[in-house]
Amino acid sequence: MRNNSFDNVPESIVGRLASYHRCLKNAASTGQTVIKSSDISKLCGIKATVVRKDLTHFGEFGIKGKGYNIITLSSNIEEIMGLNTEKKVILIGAGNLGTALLKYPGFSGANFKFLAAFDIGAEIIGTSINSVPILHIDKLGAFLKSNEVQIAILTVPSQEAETIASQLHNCSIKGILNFTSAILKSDDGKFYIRNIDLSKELEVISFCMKKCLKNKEEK
Amino acid sequence: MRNNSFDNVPESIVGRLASYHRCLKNAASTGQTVIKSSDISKLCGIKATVVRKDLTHFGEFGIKGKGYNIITLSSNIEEIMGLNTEKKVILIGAGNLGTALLKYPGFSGANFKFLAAFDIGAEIIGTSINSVPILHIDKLGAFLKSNEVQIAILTVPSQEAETIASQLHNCSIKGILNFTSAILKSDDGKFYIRNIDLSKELEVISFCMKKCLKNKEEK
DNA sequence: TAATGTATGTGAAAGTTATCACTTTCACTT
DNA sequence: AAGTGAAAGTGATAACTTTCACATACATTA
Repeated sequence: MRNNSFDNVPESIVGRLASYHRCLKNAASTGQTVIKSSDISKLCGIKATVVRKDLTHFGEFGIKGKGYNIITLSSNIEEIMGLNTEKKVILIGAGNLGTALLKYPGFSGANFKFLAAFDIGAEIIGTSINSVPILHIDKLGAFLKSNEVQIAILTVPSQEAETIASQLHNCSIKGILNFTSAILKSDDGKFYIRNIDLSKELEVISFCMKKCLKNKEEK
Repeated sequence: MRNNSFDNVPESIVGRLASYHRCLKNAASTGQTVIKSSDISKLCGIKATVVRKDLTHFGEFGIKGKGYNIITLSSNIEEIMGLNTEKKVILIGAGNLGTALLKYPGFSGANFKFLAAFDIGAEIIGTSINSVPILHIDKLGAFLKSNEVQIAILTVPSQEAETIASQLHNCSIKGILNFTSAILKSDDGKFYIRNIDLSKELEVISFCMKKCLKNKEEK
């Protein structure tokens, strides 16, 4: 019943898989060996039936009446998500957000290797953040030629996003994580682009708060 | 046909409304007065039929054969999302991510007013970032008593998220934007919590890249 | 003022995703 | 070794979202 192709996996499931993965890593670090879908549910804030449905989409990883072996499930998820091979990452724009991401504890645990960060600020070129060297943006092209980078993270000012993105063609980069508010489009479909708009979150919370309060009044 | 209650609005629509809003703000700043759904589509990367369907959920804002009046549509979206009244915001944890958010250009444009940021770092207490004063976390309780804060943004280390969140009860706060990898739950339903996990994004992109490449090979 | 082009709005259908009740299987107990 | 409890897996159903084809109405032009 195991599905080895993983075609047509909805993004909703993928996002949750990432949550399960972190949750399993945390559980593993406490010495726990088995975990129930109801435990994952509590830890991730996702219903247990959804957890099970998601996992059965890829295979049968559990032991009925007992739960899931944490190590086994974790490595299965890693395989599914492509986390079992190291991904080489660069970051472009070492401002506050960029620096925050370089220091983010979650990244190192998931087989992502930051090779370098790029910026234009003379005072930081040559230094390093969390052992990742900061290079001048002028060196980007040459760096991409001599290194097999798979992912680029964009944390430059929005108005520069397009220009920088155009420099990422014709190299080994397959994915772009765009934290600028510019919407980048993968015109030729050569890479996968993920746009993340942080300021959107505040607007969404504004609406949801309004809704929450209204619903409460009605009750 | 106008729906004034806005109950049961799917979150998918809310997220897109925020995108439309930014897009309209940008368009307005160029002096443009009318915009078509196909224009919004290009700018936001969302299909024109979806744009129209989303908007009709709340009313009829367009002029057939012409498009949408930017000012009118923008203020309608602001009303729908609760952006027409100023929201008072505090930020807890003025590290790199916190600083990045305080400096984020998108926030100020959407009627969010940062009153203060809180931290424990002696060297930054008393200073300010982007005109937002940094106070010691010890002052949080008193501050919340004397200020009508609606939203708290959490950018503290994950292990401290729970502790800090527990201090936000019994005050005017209605929404929490949680950037730590801890999953906070609104146990009593008193506020709306939005968990944002940045490291999840890298894992998701890892899977999607894998899928993209596979699909390409098949073609 | 009538005709025409254009873009919105609408309702049904298709496609996704989540839910629920139920079955299956394993491990543990006695 | 049989029985019991507990949790995974399953398939049908329901709920939600997106898509599509088409109807509608506005504005502009002749």
